[in-house]
Amino acid sequence: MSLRVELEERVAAWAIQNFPDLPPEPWVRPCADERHGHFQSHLAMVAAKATRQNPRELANRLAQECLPPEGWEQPTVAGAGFVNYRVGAEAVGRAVDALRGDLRLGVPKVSQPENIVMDFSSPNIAKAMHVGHIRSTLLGDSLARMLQRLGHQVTRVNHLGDWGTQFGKLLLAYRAAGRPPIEAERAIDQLEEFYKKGHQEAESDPAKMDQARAELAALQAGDPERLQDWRLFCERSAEHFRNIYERLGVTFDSVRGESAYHEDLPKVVQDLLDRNIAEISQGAVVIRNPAISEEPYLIRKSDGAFLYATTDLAAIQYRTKELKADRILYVTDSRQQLHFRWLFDTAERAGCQARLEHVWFGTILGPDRKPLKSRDGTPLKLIDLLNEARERAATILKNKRPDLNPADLDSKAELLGIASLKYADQLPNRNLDYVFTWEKLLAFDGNTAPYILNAYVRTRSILRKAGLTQQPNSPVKLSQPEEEVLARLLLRFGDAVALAAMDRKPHHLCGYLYELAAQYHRFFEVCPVLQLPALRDSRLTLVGLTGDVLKEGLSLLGIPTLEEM
RNA sequence: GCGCUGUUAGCUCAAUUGGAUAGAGCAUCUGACUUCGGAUCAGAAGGUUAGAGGUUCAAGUCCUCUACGGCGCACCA
Repeated sequence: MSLRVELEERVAAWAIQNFPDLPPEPWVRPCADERHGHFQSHLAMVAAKATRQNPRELANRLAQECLPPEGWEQPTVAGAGFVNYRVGAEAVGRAVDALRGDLRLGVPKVSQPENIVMDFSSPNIAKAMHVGHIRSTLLGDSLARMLQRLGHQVTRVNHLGDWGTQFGKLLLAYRAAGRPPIEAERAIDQLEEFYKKGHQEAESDPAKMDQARAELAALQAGDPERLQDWRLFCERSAEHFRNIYERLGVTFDSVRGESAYHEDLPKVVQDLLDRNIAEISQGAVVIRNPAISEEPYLIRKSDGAFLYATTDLAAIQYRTKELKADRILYVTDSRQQLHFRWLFDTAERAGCQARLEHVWFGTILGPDRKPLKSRDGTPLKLIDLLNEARERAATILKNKRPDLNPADLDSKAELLGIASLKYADQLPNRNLDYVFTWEKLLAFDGNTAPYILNAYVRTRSILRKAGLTQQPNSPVKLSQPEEEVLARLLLRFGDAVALAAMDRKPHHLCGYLYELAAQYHRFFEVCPVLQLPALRDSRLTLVGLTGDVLKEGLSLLGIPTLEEM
């Protein structure tokens, strides 16, 4: 249990006893400025306002009546009515001793675990994954890891775009070319070329457009030859996705494309019509809700075709009924906010019990603050991004480690490059628009993955030098201020993970890990570990724990560690 | 036009959700190794939190207005 929670329980109990009407909130927080103390409570000021009492008097009462745990200093009152708390070194040492026996490293377990379906990544068949997919993929993966760690049952779903109108145009060009074999090596490039050709033809020639529509209709009606082609496209695309997910270390429990819901769509629409939730307007089926927008929400086109919205409604039914979802999280960019408002509103009106949440993130922009394109005007391919990350890491590695053999260099470059990319992507608050630059995404200095990995490597190096065969596990004595700060930071890990998961914002965890790594480097400068026999076991234990927390924290961000750099 | 969202140091971002003197990195400048990995550390400089008003013991955070961005608004996904 974190020091904060330990104190929180006491203060909260005092609050309930004396001010039962106050809405619950965290009454204990870390001090922004440690000169005031380690933790502070603003309870007295809130209670004073609610009951029209003097805040300083209430603060004095709180300080005197509500005693902190053993080993803490007597709380003091300051400012308008803050109560400040300070933990003694021995109490911190005891808490760290408890932490080293805790396999969860202080990460709490939720009291009510839920079945959570995470819908993220969702690339389109027959198209290369591009930068636009990276945030959804990484954010979804990290959140899934954190929620799982907190005790939830998480089902990771990749909702592939495998059934849209693009297949009419693709089939048109592919069949016109005589259905050539799709080579595994350059499958995606080939498919993109066919799509481009079909698209250009259909846009410039109405007759071709009609043909494309007919191709799609034939596919959706189940024509064997076209189904065979479509399956080939899916298979080849899946290989491309698999390659990228493998390099990113991202996995899914269910890969279920839009096509899987094809047969459910008429029922979904009919059901909404029968229950007067949907209505027919200008030949299309729509849903209205002036509270959301003047324009209605379209679930069936006037030509009878279904839409993205219809598929999503069917997917909600599948996920609540078959996957038993208590909660569904959608990780997509901000442009889809309106769509999800409509989707959630419609699902709720139709009786959906699961909690529905849109975890949105800002759009990726180029340096000119316009949506990012590569030089030829197409979106920047994810595969090129990953390769560039590896190349940049390799260049730096060759410089720093000329002794490495080529195989080691390759594997380290791959790990460091992708780690940098992942960390940089998750460092900013997800709600912000994202200005893409190579320099930022693949930086190796400052608040970056290599900085944190270097701290981890330094912990491993010391343990190796100590000749330990197993994790050090001795009582911790804190003799230097740098040790004490480090120890208190270790005890905050659980709070950091819980905050990031509850807020659906991994950047909170990035901030914590950076702070921890920085503090470890400071500790490293002034606290010799192996040289002082009296402190050796205690410090080795602290070093080991720091390594454990760094490793666990990085792994929750989807970043693997390495033993030496 | 309506709606969503944003504006914090030269640049890129934090700020535990209303708490005390707004913090980091990059870039700039100055220092520290015969040492457990220098991919490190210590320090300097850099701010009217877009602007104005309001609520509050307390506002970067909440409310109102203004300015300037980004995005979305019926047959794409």
